[in-house]
Amino acid sequence: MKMSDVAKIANVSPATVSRVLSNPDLVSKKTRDKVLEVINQVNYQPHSVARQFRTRETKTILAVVPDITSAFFSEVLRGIEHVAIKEGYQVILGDTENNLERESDYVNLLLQKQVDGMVLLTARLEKERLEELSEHFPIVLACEYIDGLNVPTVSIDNISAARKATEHLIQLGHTKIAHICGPMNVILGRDRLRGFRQAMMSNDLDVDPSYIQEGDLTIESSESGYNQMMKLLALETPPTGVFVYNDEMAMGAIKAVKDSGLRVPEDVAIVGFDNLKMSTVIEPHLSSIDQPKYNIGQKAMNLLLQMINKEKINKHSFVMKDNLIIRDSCGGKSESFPHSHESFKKNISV
Amino acid sequence: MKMSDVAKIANVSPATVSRVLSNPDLVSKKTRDKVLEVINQVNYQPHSVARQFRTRETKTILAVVPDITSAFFSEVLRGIEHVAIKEGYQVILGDTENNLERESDYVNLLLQKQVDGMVLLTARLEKERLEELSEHFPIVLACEYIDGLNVPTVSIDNISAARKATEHLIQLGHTKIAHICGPMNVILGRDRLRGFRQAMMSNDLDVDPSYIQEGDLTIESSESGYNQMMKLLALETPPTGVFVYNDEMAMGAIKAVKDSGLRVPEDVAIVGFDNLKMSTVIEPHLSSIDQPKYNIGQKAMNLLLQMINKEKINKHSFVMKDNLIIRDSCGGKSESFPHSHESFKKNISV
DNA sequence: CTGAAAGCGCTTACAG
DNA sequence: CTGAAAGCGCTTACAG
Repeated sequence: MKMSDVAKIANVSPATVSRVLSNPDLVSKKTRDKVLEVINQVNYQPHSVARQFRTRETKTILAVVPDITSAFFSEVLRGIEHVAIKEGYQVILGDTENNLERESDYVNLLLQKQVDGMVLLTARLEKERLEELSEHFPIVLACEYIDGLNVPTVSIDNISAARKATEHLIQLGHTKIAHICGPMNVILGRDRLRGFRQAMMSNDLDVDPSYIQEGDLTIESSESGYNQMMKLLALETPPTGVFVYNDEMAMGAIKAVKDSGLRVPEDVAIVGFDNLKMSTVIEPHLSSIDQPKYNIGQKAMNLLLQMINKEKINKHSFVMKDNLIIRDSCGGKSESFPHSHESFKKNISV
Repeated sequence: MKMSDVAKIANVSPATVSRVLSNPDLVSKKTRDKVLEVINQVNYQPHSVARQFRTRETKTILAVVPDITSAFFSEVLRGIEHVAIKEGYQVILGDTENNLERESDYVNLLLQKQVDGMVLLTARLEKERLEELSEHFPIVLACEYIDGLNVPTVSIDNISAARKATEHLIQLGHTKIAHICGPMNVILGRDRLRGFRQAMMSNDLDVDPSYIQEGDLTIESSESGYNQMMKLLALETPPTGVFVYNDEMAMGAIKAVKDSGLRVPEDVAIVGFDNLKMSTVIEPHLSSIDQPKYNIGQKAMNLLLQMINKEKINKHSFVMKDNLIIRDSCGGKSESFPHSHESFKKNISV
C-alpha cells in the first residue's frame, strides 16, 4: 500500500495525501477528513525511507559511546534520547568499546548521510579529522573533548574536579596520596591526572611516580582498579589515600584493600569520580565527584538540534557544574543511614 | 558529489560505478581500477538512503530494551551488536523505560520500513499484535516472551531457575522464606514467582502472602528492593531467607538489612538473579542465578538474520542454560577471595 | 485549495 | 563487459 493507492481510493492526488500527512493546514477540512478516513481504513503507513530520501533528512542522530556497558554513559544517553524523541528524532547507538577504529567507522555514517548529526561521547580521532567533519555536518562533543577544537562541547571541568577530590584527601590530613589514573590516551585521564598534580603541588606534597598507576578501560573497570590498587599496596610505603579515575575502578580498589585485610577508610581512604548509583550500595559508601550526567546529555542534544536547524551557537564550550559528594570512603564526616523513602532517594541519586 | 558525477569523470556510465561498488566481479579489472581511482580521488561516498530506498533494505535492525540503564541488558545488547556489525547491520536502540506506549511506538518503525527486523527484549504488547506483525516482519524475542506465541524466542527457563534459587535457601535450612518478586505485568515476574511457589510447595513449606512483596521496575531497582525488604523486616516474624527478583533489587535488599542493624547472611540470607558483575563488588558477595546474557543476544541476532534472509527456522523456542552461582549472601559455602588476575576474572565475570 | 509533473540518487533487468 | 532507461515512493515548486 503506497501513497498513490491511498490517493486513488480517496479520489485525490498523491500530492494531497502527502499534504494531509505533513502539512494538513494546506488542505481543506473536508478533503483532509476524507483522506484521513481512507488512511485509517487501509492502515496506510508512509514509507519513511522514501520520505527521507526525498527530504534529505533522516530524523536520526548518532550517539557514539565508548562503552555502552557503563552506567555513566547510559545516564548521559538517556538525556540525549529524551530530547531526541521529544523533537521527533531517533537515536542510533554506536558502541565503540574503546576502540578507535570503531569510532572512525561510526563517524563515517555521517558521510553517507545516514544520520543528520552526531553526539560524540568519545573524542579520540585526530583533531583535524573532526574539525573537517564538523564543517560539513552537525557534531557535538560531550564528556570527552579535544583541546582547542572549535566544536560545541558539553562537559565538566575535569581538572578542577580532580583537584577538588584530591584536596578532600589532603584536608583530611593525608600526605601519602596516590592516583589510579585513567588511560593517558584519553583526555579525561590526562585532565584528572593534571588536577591531581595541581592539588598536590599547591599543597607542597610530593608525587612519588610509583603512586601514579594507570588504569585500563579495555578490561572490566573494577578489575583494573583492583589490579592497580594491589600494586599500590605492594609498595614499601603504600599510600593512605587514593584518588581513583572513576567509580567503577574505585569499587575494584576498595575490594583490593579489603582483600588485603585492610580497611577503608581507616587504612586507605578512597575517592571516586562520576557518582554512580552503586556508590551508595557498596561499603563503605563511596565519596565521589558528581557529574550532571543526564543534563550533559540533554544539553548536548539540544545543541545538536540547534545545529541541525542551522541556528547560530554563540559559545562552543559548555562547562557544567560538578560536585564533590562526601560519603564514608574517606573517613571524616560520615553520612547517616536513612531509612525513609525520601532520604534513600536523596542518598542514592544525588 | 554523486554517482553520476563519478561516472562522468571516469568516463563510464553510472551503472558501471554502481557495479564496481556492489558487484565488482561484473566489471573488468581495467574499468574497475579506473573507477576506484576516481572514487578515491574525489572521496566519493554513496548516498546510503538512496541505496536503501532502491534496494528496499535498510541494513538496520531495531533492538527494543525496557531499560538501557540496566547492566543486564547492556550485556545482551552487546551480543546483538557484535553479530549485527559482523554481518553489516546497524543497530538502532529503542529504550522503552518500561513504558508500554514507547514499546508500541518503536514497533511501528517496522511498519514504516525503517528497519529490516527487530529484537524485542521486552514483550508486553498484546499477543495478537505481535503475532500479526511477525507474519509480515522478522521479529525475535529475547529474555522476555509471550506464552504460546509462535515467534522465535531466546531465553532461559525462568521457572526452573527460580525454583533452583529458592531450593538453595531451603537446603540451607531456611523455612521462613520470602520473595521480592518482579512486577506481575511482566512475564519474568510471574514466572519467577511461580518457580518460587513450586519450590516451596514441593518442600511442604507454606507461603505466607505477606512474604510476597512486589517490586517496581519503574523506579530505581535498588530503591525498590530496599523498600520491599523494609516491609518484610517490619513483619512480626520476618523471613530468614529471601529470593529477590534481580540483582539490582537484591542490592537494595541487602542495604535494607544492614541499615536495620541486621547481618547478611547471618540474620537474613539473600539470593539474586542475573549475576551482574557488581554482585562480587558488594558485601557480602551475592549468590545469584547466572544467565548467559551475551550469548542470548548473539543467538537472538543470529536468528533474526536467518529470518531476514528468508531461511527456515525449525524451532521457535531456544532455552539457554542458567546457573546458580553460590557466593556469600546465603551463608553455607563461601567463595575464597582470590588475589591473582586470573581468579579475579573468574570471580567477577562468571 | 488542488493537481500534474519533476526529481531526489541509486540499482537492475534488458539489450547488445 | 557495458550502457540506456525505468523506477523505487515520496515531496514540493509551479500553475491554476
